[in-house]
Amino acid sequence: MKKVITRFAPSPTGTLHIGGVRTALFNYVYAKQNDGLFLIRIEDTDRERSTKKYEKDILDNLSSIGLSPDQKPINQSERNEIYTKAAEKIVESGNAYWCDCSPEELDKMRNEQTAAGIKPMYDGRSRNLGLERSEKTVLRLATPEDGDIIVNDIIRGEIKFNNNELDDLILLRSDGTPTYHLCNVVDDYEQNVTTVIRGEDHISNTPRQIHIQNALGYPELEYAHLPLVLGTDKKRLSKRNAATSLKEYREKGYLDSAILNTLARLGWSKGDKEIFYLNDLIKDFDIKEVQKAGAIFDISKLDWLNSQHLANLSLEDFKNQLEPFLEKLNISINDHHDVDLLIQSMRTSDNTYSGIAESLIPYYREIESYDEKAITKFIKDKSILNSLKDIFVNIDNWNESSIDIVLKEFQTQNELSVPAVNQPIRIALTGSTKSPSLGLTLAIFGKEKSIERVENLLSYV
RNA sequence: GUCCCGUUCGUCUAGAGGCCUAGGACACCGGGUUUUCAUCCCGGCAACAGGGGUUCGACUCCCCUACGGGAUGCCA
Repeated sequence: MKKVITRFAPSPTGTLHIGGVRTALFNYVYAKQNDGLFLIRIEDTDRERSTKKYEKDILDNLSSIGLSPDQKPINQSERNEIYTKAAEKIVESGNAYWCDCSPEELDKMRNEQTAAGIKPMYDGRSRNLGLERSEKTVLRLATPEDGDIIVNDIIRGEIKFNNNELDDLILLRSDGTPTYHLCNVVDDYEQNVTTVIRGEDHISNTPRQIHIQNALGYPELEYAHLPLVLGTDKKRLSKRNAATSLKEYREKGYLDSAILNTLARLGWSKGDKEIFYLNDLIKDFDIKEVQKAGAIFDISKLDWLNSQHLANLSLEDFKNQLEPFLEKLNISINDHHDVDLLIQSMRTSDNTYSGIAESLIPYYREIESYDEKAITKFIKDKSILNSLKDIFVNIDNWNESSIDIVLKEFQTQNELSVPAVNQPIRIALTGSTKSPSLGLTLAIFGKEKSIERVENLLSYV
C-alpha cells in the first residue's frame, strides 16, 4: 500500500483562519494515524494578493499550535517551470487549446447567458480555431463535452457531475502564468499526495481537477470534503461574523489544545467524549465519521473546553502560560509572597488566561477603585472594620484556619451575620465582594498587607 | 438562473427500520456546596424542516417542496 500523504494548501492572502486550522488539523491527524506524511504547500499564484507576511503568519501559527509539516513547505510561485512543462504536455496531447477571447468579450458572453437564463460558462468558441500562442491568448483545457465524471468522496460518497456542466477552464493566463487548478493538480502529483482533505467549497472544483489529472495521465486521488465552519449567521465563518484569526484566540488566552479540541468537535464526535488532545485525535478520529453539514462555531463551547483544559494543567504549566498575560498588564507573576497559593486559589476565576490575569490585578497592585454599590450595601459604619483591624493585629499565627476561627468568634460574639463581617473585608482587600473563601484570601495577602488594606478602606469611607 | 452539497434541541452532536418516552455535551433556567465570586454537584427546559410514498413499523430508505450553504473568475 502507498504511504498516505496529505497536504494543507493555504493561499497567503490573510492570516491563519481557524477554519484553516481545522482543515490542517484533519489533514495532520489523518496522515499521522496512517503513519504517513503531512505537507504544507503555499498557493501563492495570485501575486497581487499574496504576501510574505501572511505566509509567515500561517506557517508560524501552524507550527506553534503543533501542526508542523513533515517536509519543508513549498511555494507555487517558485515552481513556474514545472507547471509550464505540464501545460505543454497537455497541449501536445491535444487536450488544450489557445484562446484569444478578451475579458470584455467573456464578460459580455456571460451577461448574455445570464439574461437568457442559462448557466454562465465559457462556450468553447475558440476551441476549434487552431489559434497559435500569442500575448493575448490563454491556454484552456479541452474538457470532454459529454459523459460524466464521478468524484468519490470519503465523507459524502459518490458525487456525479455532468461534463457538459463544466467549461474549458484556463490553465495558463495570457501573461503565461499558471492558474490555481493546474498548479494544484500538478503539485499534488509532484508531492505524491494521496489524499486531498479540504473544505466543501472545493467540491465543484474537483471534477475540473480530475480532468486535468486525466489529461496529464496522473493517478486518481482520494478526496474528503469537509463541511465548512460557519458563523452564527450560518454563513461561512469570516471576519464579518466572528473573530477568525487563530492569533486573536491565542491572545485572548485560549489554550492551543482547547482550540484544537473545539475545532475537532466541530463536525465530528466520538461517543460522549468531549475532551480530546491531539494524541486522542490520532487514536480516535475517523475521517469517515465527519459530519456532512456545516457547523456553526460556538464560542461558549470553546470557553468551556478551555476551562477544562486549563484545569488539567499542572500548577507549574499553568503559571508558565499565565505569565505572559500578566506581563501584558505589567505584572510580574513572582512579585507576590506566596505565588503558588495565590494562583492555585484563583485559577478557576475565569476560563481564559486574559480573564484570569485581569482578576489577579488586585492581588498585585494597589486598589484603584472600590465597588461603590458593595460599599453602600455592606459598610454602614466603620465600627466593624475597626474592630476587625484590631483583631488582625493580634493574630500571631496568620494562616487560613486560625484566621477563620478568629473571624467566627468575632461574628458570634457580636451576633453579626456572616456577610456583615466578611464582605467589608473582601471589599477592603480586593475592592469588590469577589474573592476566594475569606480566611484563604487573608492568608494570600498576608498579615501586613491585609491590615494595610483595611486601613485604606477605613480612610476612604 | 444553473449545477453541487446539505437539513435531529439555541449550539455541537448520538442515532445504519423496531433498542427512541429521540441520548450526551455546551448554553440557558432552577437547586445544592462555597455563608461572596468562580469551580464542583444535582435537576429542568429544549429537536427529527414540510408533504408524499415504501414497510407490519420510519429520525433512519425513495421522491417532491421549502430553506441554508457552496460553485459558477485570466481568485484560490
